[in-house]
Amino acid sequence: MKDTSDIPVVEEWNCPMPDIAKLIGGKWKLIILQILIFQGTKRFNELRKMIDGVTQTMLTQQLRALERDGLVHRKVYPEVPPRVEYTATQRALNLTDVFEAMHDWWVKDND
Amino acid sequence: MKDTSDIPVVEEWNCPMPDIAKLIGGKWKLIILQILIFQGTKRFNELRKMIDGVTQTMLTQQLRALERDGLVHRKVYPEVPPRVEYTATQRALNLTDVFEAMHDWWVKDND
DNA sequence: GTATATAGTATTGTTTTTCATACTAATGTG
DNA sequence: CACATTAGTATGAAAAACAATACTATATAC
Repeated sequence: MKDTSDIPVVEEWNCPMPDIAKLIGGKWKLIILQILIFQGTKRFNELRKMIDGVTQTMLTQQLRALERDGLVHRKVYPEVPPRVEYTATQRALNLTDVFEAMHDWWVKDND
Repeated sequence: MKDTSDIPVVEEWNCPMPDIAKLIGGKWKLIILQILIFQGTKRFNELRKMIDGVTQTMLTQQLRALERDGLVHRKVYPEVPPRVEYTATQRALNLTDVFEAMHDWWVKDND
């Protein structure tokens, strides 16, 4: 960052993109959210089967991050074997327009 | 089984999210694109000043990736000192709805 | 008693991203 | 000549993301 220290930072608008990227960025979160938003509540292993290539560790980690950020609700049933259900919160459901805009954009020059 | 009838099941599509994430994911691309889309053509150093914390190397790299993916047009003027202008392509301009949806979502529970 | 099922955790290793620093070219200005 | 200017490259190091494997608990079915 030394090589930009001589350049004054223009701070005229508050760009939320870095914050948004923290919430829904990365390799898995968009995929997880899309499933929970458009297909409803899923159990852990259901998600694991639906998401190609994800490891158990990674899925757990991403779900915990989404839960921490209020995008996913986690419900544990005290049973054996364990049952845990994941549901999109209202905040996540509000992302529907974003997903649809992305989809439309993708379709526009890929179909 | 959990009742999920309150969740809007819109439409089931073939998940393009991993591909979309490759194009506009990461720490910098959304920021760069937003500037070029909403504020028009910028020179390299203008972008550098506007994007807080980005290094020269990183900015070059991200711009090259965006160019390769047809989201940014790069115009080099054969002058010394160098002048290079970056412009959002039509494909990038088509992302306007995505950005607006993201912005609206962000505003909804952060303002 | 053995196997199976589920949703994890712990640990270690690899791969990908990101950062810091030094360097370049060719011209105009003092 | 010395120096600033712009948009880069090259290189190595550090940090973050991601992956692979082994391990756990316990009720139920066989």
